[in-house]
Amino acid sequence: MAIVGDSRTQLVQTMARLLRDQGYTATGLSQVLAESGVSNGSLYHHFPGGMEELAETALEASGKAVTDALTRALDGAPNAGVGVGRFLDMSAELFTDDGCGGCPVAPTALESPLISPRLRVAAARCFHSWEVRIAQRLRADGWPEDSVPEAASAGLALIEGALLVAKVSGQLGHLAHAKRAALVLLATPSGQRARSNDRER
Amino acid sequence: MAIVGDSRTQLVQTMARLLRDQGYTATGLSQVLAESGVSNGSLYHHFPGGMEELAETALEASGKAVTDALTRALDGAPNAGVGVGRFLDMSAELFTDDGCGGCPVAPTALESPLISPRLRVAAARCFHSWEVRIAQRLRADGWPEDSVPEAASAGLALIEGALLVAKVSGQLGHLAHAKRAALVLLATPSGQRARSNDRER
DNA sequence: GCACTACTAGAGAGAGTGCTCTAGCCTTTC
DNA sequence: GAAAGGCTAGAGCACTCTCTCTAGTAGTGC
Repeated sequence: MAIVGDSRTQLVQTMARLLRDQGYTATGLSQVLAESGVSNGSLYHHFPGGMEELAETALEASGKAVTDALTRALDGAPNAGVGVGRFLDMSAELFTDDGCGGCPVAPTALESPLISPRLRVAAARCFHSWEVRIAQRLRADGWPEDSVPEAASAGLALIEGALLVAKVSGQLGHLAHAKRAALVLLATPSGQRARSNDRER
Repeated sequence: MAIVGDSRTQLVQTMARLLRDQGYTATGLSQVLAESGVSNGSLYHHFPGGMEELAETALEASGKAVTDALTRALDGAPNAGVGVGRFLDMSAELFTDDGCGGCPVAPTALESPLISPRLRVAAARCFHSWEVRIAQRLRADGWPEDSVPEAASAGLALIEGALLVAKVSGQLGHLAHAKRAALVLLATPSGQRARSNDRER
């Protein structure tokens, strides 16, 4: 026996890439098998639940990879704003000219609500995990506790939105713009907090 | 002859809703026909290009509807930040419990790069149009010209990201959080501009 | 009445889908 | 050597997909 789960790993990695580039429904089983070099029978041996189970596993793997990357970016930065900015820089390097790259969860997440509640939950777990990482760093930066959830949520939205727009438009400048916005929103523990309180309501 | 394009309108509206809720590939032709009450033959009369042409038309219609809503929100607000916030409030009201709602373009946009360049371009046009609207308002607010593209891009990313995360997580609080962030990012013509310049390059 | 156009209805083709199932290989263990 | 089990290969099934094609209806102008 060579490496346990070798073809299984191939399946998960291939599926994760295809989910990122074209989503769940657009990814046919035959495409996964062809690009991973694994046979039909092997797939149903490792994933008795079929395509949906494979997709869920792939989402979890992608989610963990992003969590790790985000953690590294945040840990090495002077504050959460710079950390998120560096994460966006890292993400920019993974884009290709033909529109591949971006968030590995978003395409599947957006089609999941009516298609597969199971995948929707898996995607939501990913987003939550990333948000928690940002929130942890904000607390470490000294942000007041009641401002943390709001700022972390905005940081996550900024990341996801920038990756989405950059992917579709093909213009990576959107990532750089979001980076600057992250610096404004997440860099200072206090400051613009007070200013935002007296606007509209 | 009753109303010209009656069944055509039905097709476009049904397709637009399905694209918003589950994306392009997950939307079968049979589902569009069943839910719109239009026959197969009528579809190919109005849209000789088939499903892809119908989807493109639906995206354009949705894009225009969003542009109009965004314009109304911005026009009635004291500044761009409040306007974007009101747009998010309007968007929140259109969500349903089962995960329907959100950006009508994003799901299709994210699966389009490898599936249909035609739909990708249509989606990119939508995003660009919305970004232009925000930029126009920022200029009217007195923002310096060289700061406008960056701020408009960040505003668009914030909107798209918040709609995405809110849809998948089912928690509309993300929209309220993004609203507050929009106030910080887009409310003041100058101010935090200077502060963001001396952070990490 | 006739011709013409706009539109509709729906059967059916051809290709593709996810998945089941049987047969068999290869390694391990006794 | 033999048995056992993890894993693989691939044929085939039942179903769905988009799209083509023919037949037909309704309204209009002459």
